[in-house]
Amino acid sequence: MTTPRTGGSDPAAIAAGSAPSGAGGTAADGRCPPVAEVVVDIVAPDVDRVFHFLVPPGLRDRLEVGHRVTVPFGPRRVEGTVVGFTEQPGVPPERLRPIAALRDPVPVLTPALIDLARWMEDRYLCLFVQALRAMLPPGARGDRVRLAPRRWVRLLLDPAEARHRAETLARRAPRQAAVLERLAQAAPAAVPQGPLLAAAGAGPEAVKALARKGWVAVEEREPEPDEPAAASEPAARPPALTPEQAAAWRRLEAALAAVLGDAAAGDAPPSGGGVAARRGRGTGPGAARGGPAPEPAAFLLHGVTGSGKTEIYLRAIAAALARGRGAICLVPEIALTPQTVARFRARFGSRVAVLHSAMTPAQRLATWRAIRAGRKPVVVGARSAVFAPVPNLGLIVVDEEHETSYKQEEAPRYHAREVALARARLEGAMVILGSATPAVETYHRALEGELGLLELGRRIGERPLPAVEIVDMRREFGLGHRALFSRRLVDLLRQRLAAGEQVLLFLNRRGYHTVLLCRECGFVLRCPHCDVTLTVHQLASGRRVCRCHYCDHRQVPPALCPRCGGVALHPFGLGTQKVEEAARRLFPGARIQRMDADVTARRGTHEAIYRRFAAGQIDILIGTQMIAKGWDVPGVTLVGVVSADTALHMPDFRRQERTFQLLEQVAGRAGRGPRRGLVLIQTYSPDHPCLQAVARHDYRAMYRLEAAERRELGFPPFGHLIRAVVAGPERAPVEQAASRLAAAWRRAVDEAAVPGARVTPAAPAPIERLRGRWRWHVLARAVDGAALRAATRAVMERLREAWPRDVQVQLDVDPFSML
DNA sequence: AGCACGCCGACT
DNA sequence: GTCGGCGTGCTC
Repeated sequence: MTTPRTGGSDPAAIAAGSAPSGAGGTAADGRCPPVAEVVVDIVAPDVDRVFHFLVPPGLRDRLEVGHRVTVPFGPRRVEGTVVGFTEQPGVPPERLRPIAALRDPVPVLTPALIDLARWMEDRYLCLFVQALRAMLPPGARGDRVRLAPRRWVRLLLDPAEARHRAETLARRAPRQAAVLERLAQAAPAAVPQGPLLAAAGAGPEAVKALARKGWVAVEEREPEPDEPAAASEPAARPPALTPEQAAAWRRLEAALAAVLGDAAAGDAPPSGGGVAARRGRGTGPGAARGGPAPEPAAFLLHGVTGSGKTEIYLRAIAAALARGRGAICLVPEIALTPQTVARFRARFGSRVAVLHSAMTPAQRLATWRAIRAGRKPVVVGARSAVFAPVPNLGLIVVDEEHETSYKQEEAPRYHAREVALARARLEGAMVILGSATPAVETYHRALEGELGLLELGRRIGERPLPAVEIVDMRREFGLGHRALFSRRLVDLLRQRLAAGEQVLLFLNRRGYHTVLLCRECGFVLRCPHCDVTLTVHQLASGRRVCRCHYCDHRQVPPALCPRCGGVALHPFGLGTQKVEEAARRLFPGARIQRMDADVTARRGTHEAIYRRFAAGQIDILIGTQMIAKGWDVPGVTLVGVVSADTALHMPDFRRQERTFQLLEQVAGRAGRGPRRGLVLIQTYSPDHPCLQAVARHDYRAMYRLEAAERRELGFPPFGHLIRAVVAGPERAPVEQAASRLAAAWRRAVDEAAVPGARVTPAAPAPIERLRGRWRWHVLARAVDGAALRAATRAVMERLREAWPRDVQVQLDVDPFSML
C-alpha cells in the first residue's frame, strides 16, 4: 500500500523535518531553488512519491510549498502539489522537465499541512497523495470550478435618476433599461452580475455599455460564502461562569498562556511562516510526562449535557485570537445547524468561516482561500475542517469527540480527533476534546495523564439529569403482554398526552430487523449482492418493498417462501413504521410524526419536522439516531426507548460504550424545560450492568466495564487494531489472496517480535458481498501500534509483487466498522 | 492511474 | 493482411 520515498515514513523523520531540503517555502530573497518536488495527483503506489520539476523563470519568485501545479508526466499532463524544493534532485538534470502551469495564485495548503500529510501516511498506512487529497477543498482539484472571481454590478447614479434614464433608454436599448431598473431597486447595494442578467433578460454587453457610460461599476469579488451580514457584530459580554466552569477555565487559561505565550507579549509568529519556525515550540500532549511539566497541551473536557462546555470553547478561542492565533472548532456534521453557527458568529462576527457539506465547490474554495489568507481566523466545520489551512493555528476544539462521524470510512481512513492532536503537536497548538460521554480511548488517555482532565458534573442552573426507569420486557411477555409498548409505557404516554406534554419514542435504526421471515422454515430474504437481510418498507400506496441498506437493491416481496413454498412469509421485527402504527392504534387522537432516513430523504424535511415539534405541533415523535442529537425542546418530558437490546447486542467491541452514549444522548432530550424528564427503557436484559450505569448516569461505571473487558481482549485503548479487507470480483482469488495475506502478516509480526501481536485467519467479511465484489478480511492486533504498522507496511510491500490482478487490499488502522 | 509498446486471434 | 485483446513497464 505504501512505498518508501524520499523523506521516508519513519515517524521520527517528521519531528526532525522531512522536507528534503528543509525549504519551507519561497526563500527570503523571494526566489526559490530551481527544482520543485511535486507529488502528482495519481492514486497508485507506484507513483506515490516525489517527482522533480524545473521551476520556470516566470515562477521563480512566486512558487511556494503548498501550491498546486500542472506538470508534464510521461505522455500526459497531470495535476500535483509542490511539497518542497531542492538543489540536487536524485535524477540526472537532462531528465528534468519544467512545471507547465501554476493552478492557483495562492498556495492552497500550508507547509504545516504537508507535514501533517506525511504523518497521516505513516499513521494510517495510506498513500501520501491520499492524505494530501483529503486536505484539498473539493473544487481545488480538476478545472471544473470557475476560478475567476465573480462579477458584481453597482449603480453609480441616484436610484431616481437611474429610473428616469431607464425610461428614456427603454425604446432604443430595452435590455440596458431593464438592467438599470433592477439596479435601482437594489440600490445602494451591488448585485451579482449573473442573476442580474438572468432577471433582466440581458447579456453581458448591456452591463458593458452601461459601464462605458459611467452609470454603473463592475466589481470583481471572490464568491462570498453565505454570511448573514446582520449577525456580524460581536456580542457585548459573555455569560458568567458557574464555579465548576470557572475552575476548568482557570486551568485552561494557564495552559493556553504556557503553550501559546502571553497575550500581551504579541509574540505570535508571522502569519504564513514556515512550520520549521514553530516546530518544537509546542508542548505535545505527551510532553507532560517528563519532569515537572506544567499542564499538557491537550485537554479532555468531560461535561454532562447542559453543563456549559460551549462557553469554555468560546473563551478558549477568544484567548487564542487575543494571541494572534487562529482556531478550528470541529463539530459533528449533524450539529452544524444554524443555531451552532449563530452562536459562533455572535461571539466572533465575520472572523468565523463555516465549512458546510452543503456548500457548492465554488463557495468552499472561496472560504478556503479566505481562511488561507488569514481573513477567517475562526473555522467551524465537520470532520474535514481539521485540515482548514488556518495560518498560525493556536487551538483545535473537537466537540462531541466520541462521535463516530469523525472517523472517515474511505481512504484515508483517518480519525479527525487523532489528526487534530497530531496537527496541534506539529504546529504548537492546543487541543480541547469535549464530550458528555467520552470515547473510552479518550478517557483512558486522560486517566493516564496524557490529556488534562476537566470535569463538569453539574448542569447550569442545577437542573437535575432525567430519571431513568428500566422495564423488564421478559416479564411483560411472560404475563402475556406481547405488544411493542409495555403497560408502563402506555400509561406514561397517556398521562403525558393528557397533560399536553411531548414525547420522543426512540428506536435504534430505521427498519432495523424488519426482515421477511418464513415462520414455517425460518428462511430470511437476503440481498443478492450484499449478503445482508433485506428490510421491508411500506410504501405510501400500501404496497411493500424489500430494500438493501447497503446497495439499495429493491425487490417486491415474494408471495410464497422461496425455500419451502409455504405461505408464512411475513415481515418480522421492529421498525419505526411498526412503532408508528402501534402508536396510532393506541392513540388515534394524538399528533404523531415519524422521522427516519426514509422520511427525511427529501431535503428540508428534517428542519421542517424540528420546527413543528419545537412549536408543539407534534405530540409523539418517533425516530432513530437523528432525533437523539442536539434537539432542545423544553416541552419533552418523556423519552421512551422502545428497545435497548439491538444496541446492546451489536457484534462490536464498543457496544457498551455505544449503548451508553446513545442512551445518554436520548436521555438528554428529556426535561430540557422546567419539569424533570423521565426516560423509560424497554429491554429483555434489564440487569445488564451497562443499562444500570445508564440508569445512574454513571459514566465511570461504564468506563470500568468496558476497560476491564477490553484489557482482557487486547482491544483499544489497551491494544491497536488494523483491519485489512481483500476485495475482488471473483470469490476464489479473493479468498486465496486473503489467506496469503494472513499468513504473511502473521510471519511478519512474529519475525519482528511485535509485542502482543495476534493475526486472525482470513475470513469472509460480515458483509461478504458488497456492490458486486467479494470481500474477505483479516484483523491484526498488537499492544504496540507503531510496531504493528511497521510490520504491516513491510508485508504490503512484499506482497505487492505477485499479487493477483483485480484483487485489492484496503487497510483500516483503528477501524470502527467491521462490516 | 493512464498510456505506450508489444505480441497473438478473427474480421472488413 | 490488419484491428484489437490486455500483459508489462514507466512516468521527474
